[in-house]
Order: sequence, then C-alpha cells, then structure tokens
Amino acid sequence: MLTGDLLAWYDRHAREMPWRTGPAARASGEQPDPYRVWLSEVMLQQTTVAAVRDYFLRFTLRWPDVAALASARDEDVMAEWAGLGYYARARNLLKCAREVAARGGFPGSRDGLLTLPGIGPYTASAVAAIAYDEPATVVDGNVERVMSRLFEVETPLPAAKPELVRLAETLTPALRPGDYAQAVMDLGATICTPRSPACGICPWIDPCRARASGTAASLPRKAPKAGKPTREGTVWLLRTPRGWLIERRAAKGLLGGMNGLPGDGWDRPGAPETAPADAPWAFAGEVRHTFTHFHLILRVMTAEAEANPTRGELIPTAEFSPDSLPTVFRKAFDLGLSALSSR
DNA sequence: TACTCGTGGTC
DNA sequence: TGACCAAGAGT
Repeated sequence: MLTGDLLAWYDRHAREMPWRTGPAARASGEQPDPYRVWLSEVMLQQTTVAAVRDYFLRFTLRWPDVAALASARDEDVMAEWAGLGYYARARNLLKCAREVAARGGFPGSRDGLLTLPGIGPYTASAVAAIAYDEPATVVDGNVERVMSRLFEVETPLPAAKPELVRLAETLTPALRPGDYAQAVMDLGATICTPRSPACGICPWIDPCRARASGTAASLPRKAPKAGKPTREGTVWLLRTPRGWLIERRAAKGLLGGMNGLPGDGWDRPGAPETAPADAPWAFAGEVRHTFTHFHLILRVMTAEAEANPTRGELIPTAEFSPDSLPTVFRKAFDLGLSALSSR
C-alpha cells in the first residue's frame, strides 16, 4: 500500500506553512482557499519555501482575495514581487487574477485552471488536488526525483519526463489526492533529496528499486547543460534635486516590467553605451550577478547634478524604495549610493 | 525541442 | 568559488 504508507508518514511529519490548511483545520470543516493555494503555488515555482514565506504573507495581507489583487495597480504588484525572481510570474499573476475576477471565481477543475495565464501542468494539478480534492497528478522536480528512484528510471531528464509522469499517475490516489501530492513533495524536499538521500528513514525504503540496487543518489540522470557566458555592461545612477533617475523596463524579456537603472551593453546586445544624461559621471565600482543563463559584470557610474535625462524618469527620493528593484539593480543602487554618500 | 527567465542557499 | 539546485511556464 504505497500511498497509504506515504500518507501515514505525512500525517506525522507534514511541515507547517502559511498557505497550508492542516489536517486538524480540515477535520473541523475548513476548506483550502483556492486563491491562497494558487498564489502560493505560483510563488513556489522554481523557488524555495523559505524564500516564498514572507512574500506570501505580505501579498495576502495586502490583497486578501483575488478581487483585491485584480484591482491592484501593476506597478504595486511588481514592486511587491521585487526580489523573488522570474518576474513573468508576477505579470501573469495579475493577468490571471483579473481573468478570474471577471469570471466570478477560479475554474473548478484542472482542465479549467490550465486555460489561465501562468498556470501550467504542475500548478493546475496542484490547485485542483489541494483545493478541490481532484485526483490530479502533480509532477514537479521533487516528484520526478522520487519516481526516478522508486522505479529506477535510467533515462536522463528531460527526456524521461513523460515516463515519470506516467509512473506518477499510477500512484495518484482517489482519496486525499491533495495531501498525497504535498506528501510526495515533502518527501522529496526532506528525505529523498538530490544529494545524500536519507533512505534510512524513508517510508518508501522497502519498495524503492534504486535503494535496493544502491543507485538512489545518482538518480535522476540529467542531460549536460550548456555553460554560462559572461556579459559586461554599464548602469548609471543619477541623483538630482528632483529625485533618482529610474527607468521602467520593457514589458517583456529579462526583468520585464520592473523598475531598473538606465544601462547599456548587457541586456540589449549592440546597443551603444550612452549615458542617460549630461552629468559629471564617476566610476563607483563593479557589481557581479548571475542570472539563469549568464554571468554579469556591471560597471556602476554615479553622478549628483541638476540634469535633464534623455531616458527614464526622475522619482522623488521620498517616493522611491530600493525594495522595488530586482536584485541586480538593488546591488548596483546600494553600491552607487554608498559612493555618492562618501563624496 | 530547446531556450529564456531570478534568486539565494548549499556543498 | 563555482556549479548545482528549488513546489515551472511561455515561447
């Protein structure tokens, strides 16, 4: 009884999380709120529980339901998301909230959820299973790893994905599918970890084929990835009596829709490195940052002057929060600010 | 199919 | 220190 063993383990070891409705609460009739489940699952895409927690609390405090989020201003949501990464998620979050609000509520099935922006196979299954008790199969990185070991799948990812999905489908129970989904993910996060899995305390130690043959730690196999190139560029930090020079980035692409510092040479190949204003620029230093697919070395130039910028917008100091910047710009801002302050 | 798209933690 | 890794989706 594979799923039964795992659910029994989950009942004893489930971790507390702000978006979870615990077994005790559910026993007393409380149902998971689809809005909170959806919001948490989007935030958790490729992101650790520890990183998500505070963002989730801030979002739900400020926008308690999907109608509130749908009414929010774009820039407020983007600023609140700043630092969490993968900013297309925030753009799609708003699109999705507005579509759901217009419909009068979330679709009541996995198939319906799949039609919404930012909701793919994983998130649709997770929301359907957790919020609706639909026996949808949830396959994330944890489930891929657990299945590849349980059934000793030697095919490298990502080619193995369809096979792992089929295997996961054979286990999805009709009873407590939401708890089961979270149980497999908890198992992957705490016991069946990528390196040195704790097989000795695993509820699936007996049926696990990779454990039996000693290959657990080497699975799942993965196709080799391409190396990361290094790009270089420049950003300019200007302080004027009218405020900081900030540039809203294009709606799509890298850091799309976010506040940034005017820059050149790194995110728009071939663009000339032209300062955004005529000012007494001084070199403040370099910032290093690594994105998903490239390393970046950014030269930070600073100036304090009354100037008329050719790009961006002057934001009064009192209205600007560095917290609204993606991390790479936050690093550059902090460096530039300390350079300006010590002048 | 293969790329693009962030960030912080870990070993 | 650097590569790997995390509850993926969009194109």
